[in-house]
Amino acid sequence: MSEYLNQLNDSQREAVTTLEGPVMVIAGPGSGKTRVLTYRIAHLLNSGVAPWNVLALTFTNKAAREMKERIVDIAGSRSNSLWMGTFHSVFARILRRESDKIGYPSDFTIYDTEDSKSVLNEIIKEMKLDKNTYNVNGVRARISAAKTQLISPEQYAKDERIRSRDQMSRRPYIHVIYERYVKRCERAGAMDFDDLLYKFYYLLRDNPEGVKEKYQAQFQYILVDEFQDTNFLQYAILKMLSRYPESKQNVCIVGDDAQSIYAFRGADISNILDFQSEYQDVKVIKLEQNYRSTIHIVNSANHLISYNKKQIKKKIWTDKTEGPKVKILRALTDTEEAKRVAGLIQEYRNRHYIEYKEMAILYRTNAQSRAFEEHLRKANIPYKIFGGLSFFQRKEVKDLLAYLRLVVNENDSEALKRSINYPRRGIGKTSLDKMLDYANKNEISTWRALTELQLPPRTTSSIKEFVQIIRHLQGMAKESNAYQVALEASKLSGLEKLLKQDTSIEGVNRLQNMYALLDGIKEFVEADEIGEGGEVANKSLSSYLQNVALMTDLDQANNEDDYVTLMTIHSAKGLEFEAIFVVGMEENIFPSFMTLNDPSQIDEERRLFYVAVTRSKRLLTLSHAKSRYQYGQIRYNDPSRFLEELPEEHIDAPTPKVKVIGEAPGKGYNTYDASPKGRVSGHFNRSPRSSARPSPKIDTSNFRPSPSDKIAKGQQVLHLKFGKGKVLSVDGSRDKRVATIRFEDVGGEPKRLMLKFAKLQIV
DNA sequence: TCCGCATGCTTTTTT
DNA sequence: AGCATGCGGA
Repeated sequence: MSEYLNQLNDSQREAVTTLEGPVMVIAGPGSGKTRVLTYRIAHLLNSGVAPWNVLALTFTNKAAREMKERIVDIAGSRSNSLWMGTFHSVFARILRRESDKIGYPSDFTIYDTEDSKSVLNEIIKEMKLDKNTYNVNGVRARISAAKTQLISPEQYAKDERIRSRDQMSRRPYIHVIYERYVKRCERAGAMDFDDLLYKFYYLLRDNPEGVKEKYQAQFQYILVDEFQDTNFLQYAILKMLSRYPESKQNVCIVGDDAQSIYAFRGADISNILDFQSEYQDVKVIKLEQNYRSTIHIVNSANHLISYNKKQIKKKIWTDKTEGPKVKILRALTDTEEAKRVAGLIQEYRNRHYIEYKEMAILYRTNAQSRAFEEHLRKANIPYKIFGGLSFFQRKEVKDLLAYLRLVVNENDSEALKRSINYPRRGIGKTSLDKMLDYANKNEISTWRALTELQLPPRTTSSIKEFVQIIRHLQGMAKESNAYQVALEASKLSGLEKLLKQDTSIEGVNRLQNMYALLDGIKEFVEADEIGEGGEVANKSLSSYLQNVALMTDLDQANNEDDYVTLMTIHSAKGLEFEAIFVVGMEENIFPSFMTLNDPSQIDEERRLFYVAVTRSKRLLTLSHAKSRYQYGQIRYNDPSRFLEELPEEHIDAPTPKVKVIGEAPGKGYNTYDASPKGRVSGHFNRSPRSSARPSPKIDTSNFRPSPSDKIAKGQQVLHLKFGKGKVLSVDGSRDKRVATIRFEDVGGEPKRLMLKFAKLQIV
């Protein structure tokens, strides 16, 4: 029964079995975090807790799905009644159920980012504001940030600091836009992603009919995964749900502050840093053993992350001492970088029998994938790029969904705008603008405007036709299932016909995508699942749409095909590979130029690098190019500062070949000198002259490093790579101690070595 | 209404 | 370079 407990180490077991009270699990990379979470939930069930009393929140659907599958394996089908999902999906479900209490229809629409932006554009245009100053993305970000800070439009308008900040960026009218935006969403019966949290918070806070106590009583055990990525609002909800601070709370948060990489979208790292002071008697459990990576990777990661000040103390370690060092690859151009990475991939596969699917190329920005794509294709290496448009964001998919959305919620203004004249039926921009204008003047929904407004006879008859299509489908939705309605919509709307006319490759693809959507709906209808809390899952069109709106990630990954993975570092979080290539290790790229003058953003970039490095089990290659095409021009970037933050003893830096008599000076990357602006110190910028020296002769078999705490000023020491040297000084404290050592055989400045990592033998 | 060209702007991304 | 957006002309 509790066989699973034996599969855990001591701290893991403690995290799994400490069921009562607040628990904070700091889970280093590869430390078995998912295992702990799943076993903990299984353990709760085995300890007699009812599944519907457990709430487990994740950030992605994928994470929730995978965890659920694993729990079902251990604890059986009752796990289906757990409340488990993303913050958004769980709260959307509750909001739907309690919709009458917040004045929303239960079939409310969820606006995705595109919808939100479209609403905002409409407002900005109508207010005749300059769309460059009031750039939609910026405005949306401000509004989203406001909601995340629980600032209503009224508060926003009153808040001096916020207003003066907008004033400074010459956008004094954002508060007006915000107010109108909220009104418009309400009129459309729509919530954006932030609203799912925002409105849920206010539902609890305003507590109509005691809903707050209802859900507090319901969710007796709460778990939150990836807690370092929660924002202020999510934390506020968590505190409210867990009855904080009135009583004892059974909250278990799991995360790693060192892997917090989503501050740019509101994640607040202080949530995890301050958790201990927010809750009382928090049991802190650290999972510090890394089962994933070799010592070279673990120590490199530890070393680089030590450059970040704000951190929860932990010591990640591994017992895997075998393995190659971290490789640094230096290329002249981006093309050469890609070529050589492709070459290494071939070599790993042919000589070391590593499968393609065990290798990944990680980059900072999606745009970097191009060169690699090209060269992988040339080298006949199968690959798959992740990221970019998801299935549900494709135009043809959204087009059909717009009809379905309108069927479920006719007030959905964005769906109406999208579908009314696509396929074309002669309702042009002018007519649409009139409708929107009328709707906004009279504060009614666009749909109502369309039925009330007098327009030229021709337009009127087109509108009538359109209304009839929607009405017909609405009638159908009452008796038929979601699939039947969707199929009918694809025909009646004329979308299928339109797509069939396009016989180009992309056109055929689009049609296939629409069919794939229909298939997906069919699958949804036929699947017989039990939903959260043990309810029989709702198969209506409306519930399908709700699902789909939050279901952006369709995981295309499968285990059958053998291909190299290409993705951004962000999307690699949580994954692991035998071999990792982190490419574009250059200033301006990684760290991104956007972050260069903000130390806290540099810290986030560093955490991102930490995530990248720790994805690797054994092989890690970091590459940079001296020049590359960027924004249509050749740019020269210095090697990333992060490369200098790696411990030398775990690195294989590219040093020019040792000169053989008679051989011409090396060519290609081996002649690459530090660029003129290059930094002075650091292993990879060493001048060719000094690094070309023969390495100091040390008898490695007799080398016995002394304990780092014994190293002191004035000692003569030996280092495997640098040879004999004298300790000039030691500064810093505890595991941050750094020794300054002058090595006899290595010219130039004395070296500064982190004692925690440097292997030195006292002579 | 629609198409085509000019212009401008480039991080990361989940829900 | 590539993409999205916007404006102007047919």
